[in-house]
Amino acid sequence: MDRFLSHFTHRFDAKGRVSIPAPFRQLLAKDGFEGVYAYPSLDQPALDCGGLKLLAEIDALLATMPPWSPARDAFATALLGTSEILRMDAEGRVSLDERLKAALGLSDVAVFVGQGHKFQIWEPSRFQAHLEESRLRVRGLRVKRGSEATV
Amino acid sequence: MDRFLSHFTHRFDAKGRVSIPAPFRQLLAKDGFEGVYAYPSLDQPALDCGGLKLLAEIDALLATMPPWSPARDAFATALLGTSEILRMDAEGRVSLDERLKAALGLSDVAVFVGQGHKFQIWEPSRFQAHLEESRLRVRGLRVKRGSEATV
DNA sequence: TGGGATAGCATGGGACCCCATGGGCGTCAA
DNA sequence: TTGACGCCCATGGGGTCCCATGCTATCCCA
Repeated sequence: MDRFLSHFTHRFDAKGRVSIPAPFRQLLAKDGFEGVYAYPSLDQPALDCGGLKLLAEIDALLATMPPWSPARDAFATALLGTSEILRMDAEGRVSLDERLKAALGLSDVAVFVGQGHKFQIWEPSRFQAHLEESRLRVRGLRVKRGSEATV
Repeated sequence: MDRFLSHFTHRFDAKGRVSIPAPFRQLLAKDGFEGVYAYPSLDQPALDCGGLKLLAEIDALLATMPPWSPARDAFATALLGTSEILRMDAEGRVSLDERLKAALGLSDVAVFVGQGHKFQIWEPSRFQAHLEESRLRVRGLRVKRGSEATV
């Protein structure tokens, strides 16, 4: 398996550490760097995470935009400028900044959500709300696509 | 046989495991991964299940959408984020989360329903109700098509 | 045609391992 | 000195693997 799938709920310990889900760690290990590349999600109160592969995808995306264009600058700022490198310990845990936790509304539990090429970290109740909204949107889009509604 | 057909009723054991019906297992084995890809059905209290082929269909759908677009995020969240990777043991059983069982209304028995490219897992009485409704809908559609006698 | 052998399959249960989580200790910087 | 952070070891529970049992349907042979 080569993408981030499924979802996991993990708890922060007294030191502010959380375990990255083991399946996700295995994926991250594949592109060989001992950490997590993360930046605040573009339009959600969540943290987008991934490995070197995600970073490469961002590069590819930026490459499709004209240099020095406002769009490219905006994407570069949002996806690269605000990013953080989270270091993992031997047990596969990372610790989040107090500032970052506050921004995401995190307290003692976090949800890890697979999204294929990346995964997200959410505060549980916020994610629940986001999930409802996403399902509604998907239902709507699926109807529009008509007969192609295989899924 | 290359499709999920027919339906089966199996029992959960004390550890929360159920046997995937043997005909379904044979199909899953064809695309060669020892597990089941599953996610909550979008508009039914059921679990949609399949193998790598089902996952590939979802990937293909996602690939048609621009990266970092709200639509793609919604699909990824609803179809990948809510998914579960159910590993099968040597006897072809999977175990369902207690939370997942609750969401589906499952207690000690589950119905496996073939749907061609995928199959579903239902709580028996809920499935019965769904079946009645489907029958009615089909009758209605058939009348509309004007081909009463043939079907 | 009928009865016994047999294989496939659903189900039960024990043992073990992975993994999430907790906590101690040293190091470095404020 | 103190608090934050990185590194190490400990532990307990859930999940996975492995072996066992009973049922049923099919096949084979008399």
